[in-house]
Amino acid sequence: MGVVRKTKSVQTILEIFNQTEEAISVVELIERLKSQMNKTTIYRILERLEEDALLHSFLGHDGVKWYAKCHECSSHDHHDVHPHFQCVDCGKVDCVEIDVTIPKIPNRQVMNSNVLIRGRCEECV
Amino acid sequence: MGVVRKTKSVQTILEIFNQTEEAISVVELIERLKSQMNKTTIYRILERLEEDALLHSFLGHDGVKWYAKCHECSSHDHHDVHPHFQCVDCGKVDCVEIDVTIPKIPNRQVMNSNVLIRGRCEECV
DNA sequence: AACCTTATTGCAACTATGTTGCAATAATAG
DNA sequence: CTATTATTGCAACATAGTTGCAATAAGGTT
Ligand SMILES: [Mn+2]
Ligand SMILES: [Mn+2]
Ligand SMILES: [Zn+2]
Ligand SMILES: [Zn+2]
Repeated sequence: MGVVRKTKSVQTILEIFNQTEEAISVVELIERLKSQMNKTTIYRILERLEEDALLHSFLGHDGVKWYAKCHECSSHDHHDVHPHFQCVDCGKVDCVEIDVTIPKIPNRQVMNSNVLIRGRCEECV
Repeated sequence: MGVVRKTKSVQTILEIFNQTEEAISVVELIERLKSQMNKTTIYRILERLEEDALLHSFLGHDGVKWYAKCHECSSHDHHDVHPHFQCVDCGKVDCVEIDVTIPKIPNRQVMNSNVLIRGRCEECV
């Protein structure tokens, strides 16, 4: 159903994502907000913000969930499908707006793809 | 250290991977072998077989670990870096030997990338 | 074949991420 | 201000994966 009521918790989380271009892992968010709200609340708010296409999510290399701001999405056109880049040195993750084209695969119908790139970010290079 | 002793358990797991070209999730393997060996043993054998470059691993869309046979790898040249394809209908996962080129990203040093493709497999198309 | 060394295994307990049910709380419409 | 119900906190649960340690068994040596 998405976010209906602009509660204090929703605002707090939205502000955090508006203050950075980086992706934030749920683990990091729980740690950062543990004195202010319950982890269940965090999971649920993130879910609702993704439904509203204000955030999008993906899995990092260790399988934990990350979220980042959406830019060109609306709730009925929610296709923030771009690669994500994780720095092996500082751990920072961000969205990269490059086009990775998946070639046709014989006899198979490609629907979408997740690309997770590892390397060194601008600050760690 | 890799596999040193060819135990019954190691042989069982190797046979399973040699009977198919498909990837197998650890979850599936634990289920299939639960009457024959402990899950800890399974995790540890898979780890050692990966060290030996007989298997390689990656994460599926839900974050669980999958393993598949290596083809052109040796323990000091273990770069089974190809995309993996997960069928949204039957759940089957396999290695696809296509080249997905990651374009250069300004100011960033790309080291490697994981590509997970979703779609319908030959049997489900 | 019996023996020794130590890699491997099973088990139980633990960690971590994520989910669920339900009662209490608080946004907001009227 | 009041009523409705979306949202929250909490505790309990689910599942994937890890760890320490004692028991077992490969496989080399005598
Ligand atoms: Mn993104
Ligand atoms: Mn593969
Ligand atoms: Zn960095
Ligand atoms: Zn299929």
